[in-house]
Amino acid sequence: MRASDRAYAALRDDIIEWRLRPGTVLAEVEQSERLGISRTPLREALSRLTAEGLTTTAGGRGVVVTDISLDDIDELFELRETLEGKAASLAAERGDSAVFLQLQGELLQAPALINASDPARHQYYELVGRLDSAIDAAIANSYLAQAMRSLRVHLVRVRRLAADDHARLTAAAAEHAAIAEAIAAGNPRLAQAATTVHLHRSLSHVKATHTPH
Amino acid sequence: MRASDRAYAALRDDIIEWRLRPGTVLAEVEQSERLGISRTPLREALSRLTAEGLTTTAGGRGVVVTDISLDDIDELFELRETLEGKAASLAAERGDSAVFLQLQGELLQAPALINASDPARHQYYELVGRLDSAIDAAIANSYLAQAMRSLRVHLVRVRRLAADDHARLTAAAAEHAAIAEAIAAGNPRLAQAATTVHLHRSLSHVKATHTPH
DNA sequence: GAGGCCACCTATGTATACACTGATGACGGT
DNA sequence: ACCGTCATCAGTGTATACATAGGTGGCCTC
Repeated sequence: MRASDRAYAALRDDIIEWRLRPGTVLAEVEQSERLGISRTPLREALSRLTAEGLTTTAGGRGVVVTDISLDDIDELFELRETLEGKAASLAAERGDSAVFLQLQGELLQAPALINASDPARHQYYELVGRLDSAIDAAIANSYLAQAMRSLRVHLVRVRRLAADDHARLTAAAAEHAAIAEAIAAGNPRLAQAATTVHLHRSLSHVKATHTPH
Repeated sequence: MRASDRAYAALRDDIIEWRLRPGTVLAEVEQSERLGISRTPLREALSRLTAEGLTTTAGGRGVVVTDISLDDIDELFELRETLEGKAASLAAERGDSAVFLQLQGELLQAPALINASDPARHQYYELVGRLDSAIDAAIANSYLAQAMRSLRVHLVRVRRLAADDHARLTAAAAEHAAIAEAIAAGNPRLAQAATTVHLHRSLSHVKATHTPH
């Protein structure tokens, strides 16, 4: 693996997990020494982060980690509702029913995964990720898929702000199952509506449990 | 201005104007010599182009200019309809009526600009660009605005494929005026519908006059 | 004592040398 | 004659040295 890839992955993780707080300046020499690489691959990593919006160039004085305000979260979910609603609608039109029926079944059993002794809920998030991937594949639109991928980076970052407690995860699993069911049924409007409902509840939960840092 | 910025702008223009055809390999040494800079800033420019989707890394063998097929154009307009429809809707809710009334008036007089002896129709495209900017500002959503900006790069590239003849431009100006009117009237659903109509006609025109290269 | 100017210095922007990987071609063996 | 292997090489990936700009701190002047 290239050094620039490792630097990018490391910095991206540090920002998403809030180990690097908003406003932190990422000086090139400092970070390249910390990661054990030279400035050249680090600069490429910083370029990618800036293109994604996780950092911004502070006018010649290095790049700084961007902040996410409550307003940003509202904007983020506004775009998310637009994109994922359309995606769910298209998936219902173009997707393979069997795939989403299978996912629906697994999502209905997700509470068992959430109860399992896994603090990070890896299995649960992996399952939700598989639903996302299935939708990405079903829509057959690389531009839309790309737009959603670039959004998910920010969403994961926001998710780390909220307390993903047992109750919310169980409810979210049911909402995901409803989306999968609508797609499997080939009902675009229902799929879009189920997505809207899920995202609104998700947003409400984030804003309710948001802990100012 | 930085050398990497100049290289980015030059390459971006060359790709958008189809001077660099799809499939062209952009070797680092070759391009850096052509543009009179060293490899380091050129690499940054190539990274940006790849992030935008104008080029792709061909597995360690340099970056190549991406192609745009007819399927791509369909996907592009599918996403465009989603984003710009939402944007027009939000602009109708949040925008300043006076701004869009003014733009509507100018757009209704656009045929005069199109008739003017300006082969590139600079004034006309500048006016349409002002409408885009006004919508961007009105939606008050930086993430949505960013998503639309990244789309417009590809759209300009597609536009160069179509023959933007006098008749089509005149009709497009009227469609744009209708969008501005709906936004000024504060009617979100009408603004979205007008956008949908405009984009479908635009897509039909592109596909009808598309000249395989 | 306060404000402005100058110098130094730190950090980014650029160039270039070196390393390494992947491909291509030729040559030899079967 | 064809296939496999090895060597060469072209081109990217990385490191580092140099240029330059912007900022900060100190000093001088009013």
